[in-house]
Amino acid sequence: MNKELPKNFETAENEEHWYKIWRASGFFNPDNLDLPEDAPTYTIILPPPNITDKLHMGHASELAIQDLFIRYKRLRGYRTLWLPGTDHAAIATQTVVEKKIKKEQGLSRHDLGRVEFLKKVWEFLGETQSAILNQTEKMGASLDWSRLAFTLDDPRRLAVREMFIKMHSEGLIYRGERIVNWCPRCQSTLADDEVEHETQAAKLYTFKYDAAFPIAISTTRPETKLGDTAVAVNPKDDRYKQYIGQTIAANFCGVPLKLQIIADRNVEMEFGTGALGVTPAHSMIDWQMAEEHNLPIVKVINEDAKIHPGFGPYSDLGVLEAREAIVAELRKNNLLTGEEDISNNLSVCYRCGTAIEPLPSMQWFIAVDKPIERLGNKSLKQIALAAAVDGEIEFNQARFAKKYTDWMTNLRDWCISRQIWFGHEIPAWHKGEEIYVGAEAPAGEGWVQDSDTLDTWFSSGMWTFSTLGWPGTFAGGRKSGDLARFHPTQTMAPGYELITLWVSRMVMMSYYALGEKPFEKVYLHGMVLDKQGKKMSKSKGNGIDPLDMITLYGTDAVRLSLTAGTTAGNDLKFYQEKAEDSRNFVNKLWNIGRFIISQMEDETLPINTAELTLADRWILSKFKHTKSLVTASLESYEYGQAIDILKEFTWDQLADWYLEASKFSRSASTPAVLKLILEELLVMWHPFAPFVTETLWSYLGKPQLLIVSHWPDQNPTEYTDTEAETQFEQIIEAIVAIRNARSVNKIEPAKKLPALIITDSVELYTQNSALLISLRTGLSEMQIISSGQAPAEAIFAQTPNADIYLSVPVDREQEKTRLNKELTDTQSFIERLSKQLANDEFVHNAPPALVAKERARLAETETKAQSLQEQLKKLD
RNA sequence: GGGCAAUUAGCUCAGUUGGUUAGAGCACUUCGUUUACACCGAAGGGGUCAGAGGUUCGAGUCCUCUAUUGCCCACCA
Repeated sequence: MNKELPKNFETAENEEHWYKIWRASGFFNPDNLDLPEDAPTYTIILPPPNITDKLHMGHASELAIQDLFIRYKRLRGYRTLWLPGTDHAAIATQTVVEKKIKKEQGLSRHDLGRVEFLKKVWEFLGETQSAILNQTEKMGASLDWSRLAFTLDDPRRLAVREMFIKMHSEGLIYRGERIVNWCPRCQSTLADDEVEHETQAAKLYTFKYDAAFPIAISTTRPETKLGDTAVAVNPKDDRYKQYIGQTIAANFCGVPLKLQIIADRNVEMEFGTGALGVTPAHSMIDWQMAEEHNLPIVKVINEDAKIHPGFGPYSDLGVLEAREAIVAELRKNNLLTGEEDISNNLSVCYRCGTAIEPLPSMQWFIAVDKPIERLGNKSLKQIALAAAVDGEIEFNQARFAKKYTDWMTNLRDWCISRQIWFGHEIPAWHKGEEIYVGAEAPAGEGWVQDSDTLDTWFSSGMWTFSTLGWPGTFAGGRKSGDLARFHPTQTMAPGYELITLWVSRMVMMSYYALGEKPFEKVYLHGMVLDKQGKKMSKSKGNGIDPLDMITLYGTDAVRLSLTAGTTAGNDLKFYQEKAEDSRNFVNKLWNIGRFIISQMEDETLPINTAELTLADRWILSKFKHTKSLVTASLESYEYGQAIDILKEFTWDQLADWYLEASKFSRSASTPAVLKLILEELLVMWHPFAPFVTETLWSYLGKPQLLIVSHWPDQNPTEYTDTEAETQFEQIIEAIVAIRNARSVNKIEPAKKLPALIITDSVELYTQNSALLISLRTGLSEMQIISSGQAPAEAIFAQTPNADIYLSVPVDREQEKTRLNKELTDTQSFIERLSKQLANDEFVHNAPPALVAKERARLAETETKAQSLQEQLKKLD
């Protein structure tokens, strides 16, 4: 066969070519896989990327990991479904589009109005979504595109409505006024975990409300004190005990206050004056105190972070202006007794960085502690907690399970309404004070749909089953269609930062809707960082575009650089050199394939075990071992290790030794061995480097595509051949020893007669090794002459026609130094070993096999030391 | 403040339940283009496993403390 393959693997054209063929084959869709009815399923629902931006390296790593799981399972005969989708990411998307129209047209969303604004959002979506899908394809992801979903498309709208109505009818969704994290810029509430904390310099003011007030308080926010309805002190605090229970009127900067003095254990006596002004409407903790003590609630700050009307000169001022004005007033009246610089944690919006205002507001909530009759009177929290504690759902790292349970234990009712325009509409209608919850507006005039939208995690929480046809596939409590076949899914593989935000919600939602877990295993992966270990981000400009890397090094290389040498759940530093290394490896694999293919004959004879060479036997034995290790690693999700093992076999054993040996030492079966190993090796590399493997596979004359080929089973011609391993490895050692000790000098290349190897080390080895060495060096005959003692002239005289001499090192001193060092090391090792073996406790306590091994080793090492000493003597 | 990680060669990281003289890749030094591959091959230098204690016959591995770094949670009015 004459196959002209290019020296380097051509990435771009092969990637495009094969991805097209794969898609056309239909094999990404489990319905098209040729499998027995009862084939096990393996399902991953892709964590849907936000459509706010193109994919970054983190997404690329996520795709590489999931695709390798999927491809591996497909090769193992599973009915594999990897379901793609994108996430509307309500707040994030709205913010991006708002910024965009502000920049391009100078307009705010209010200028455009809700309808026009949403039109703009959908336009924007169209663009980014197609960019994302294109990138995903470029990564070689074998996703079933026929099932593509979006968190805000019609099927998902239906699912979300259904869920909301169901939860509401069971009393899990309720409306209530709560202090929420309000972002005055986004005009929306934020979930607790959407709030970030920034350290900032602040001033702690200490003052009295008025001259007559007996207690001084400390605060960083004097403007909120307009709404104080109590002063809290520690019940143990002797300074204030006498006042507890009293209600004292005060005139605070012209605003009349009625302040109840209450005792609360949470007040720290050491902080400030040990007394806390309670502002129920604008502090989470104060709100809780107000509930406990039945305090009145006075709202001071409005949704625009301005003071409400009715507070005299401070009305309509922004919070900062009001603060200055009040501080000035206190100072004027000599009420301000302290002003201290402290560093304070400021809550800011995770999207826009604006300072959060805690405000009371009417919101929709999901009750997480309410027992659900239908589910054995357990609450969502209890069910979700039990799933992790009982091991129903497995986490790839114990620390992630802990994080999940910790968070779940402390979970409070989940606020699911958001005051933004882009998102799932709430299926609730208002008419005056009346509220109706249902899919359509009730009959009659004047019903207006709730203007809020739902927290994006509400719809994301349903992702594992809303993508599989729920609620349509779940009639009368029974699953049908895709839902029956693919739910619960097997693996969910998001980044670990999504444990609380997303994983937790999926667990609650799935148990609630279906009474079953959403997935069996949570495989959380780390973040992709830059070389300095910093998060990649647009603003820092340290981000790397996966497409750029793919253009430079190819998809296979990018995938390998994101998966090789990584450990489950740990962060990964990515930089260009890594992709370069992987590219080099892909090219090595390409050339191994190219070499074997170039030697393939039209008809390869089957392997005849009786005629195998030593090298054949060695590589087959090694290969068997490699296969079982790789399979075991993948079964335990340790793909980084699987890659390391495969790489070592491919490069260090197959390429460096077996292929070299096969050039000069072959049997009639050697071509078959080469072919067998290449075939199976390509299958094993396929999950990690799909393109180069499929390309090479196409030259093997196989009827089917590699992606639906079969993971190599134990092959009858393979066996563990320890004898071959030992012998061949001795030869390797001998060759290395010679390389080590001698330099090769070329003399008169025209003459072709017996050559000469002068070596001490080779003496130790069998005739086999001499043969192999002679073949390897291209010499037809070889003599082994003991020791390097013979003067060069004598050797030349003995073999005047040799074309190559392997000569002893010229520098005797250097050689002596080397030998001396080795001898010292060996002797100190002997000392250690004998000391240990002289220790009775070791001999008694250590495993007998280990003791025996150590004894043998000691003997071996002593022999080695002797030989080293002899060699040194000769050099003197 | 609480929690979780990490700390191993110049760099990036492996090191499975404690048990051979702690490994790999890159980088570096030297040598080499014989027809798979220079995106290659050969050889070499380089580590008191962050530090201090402890458990053990034996510790990179287990325990305690300390230091540095990162992340998460809570948040002081």
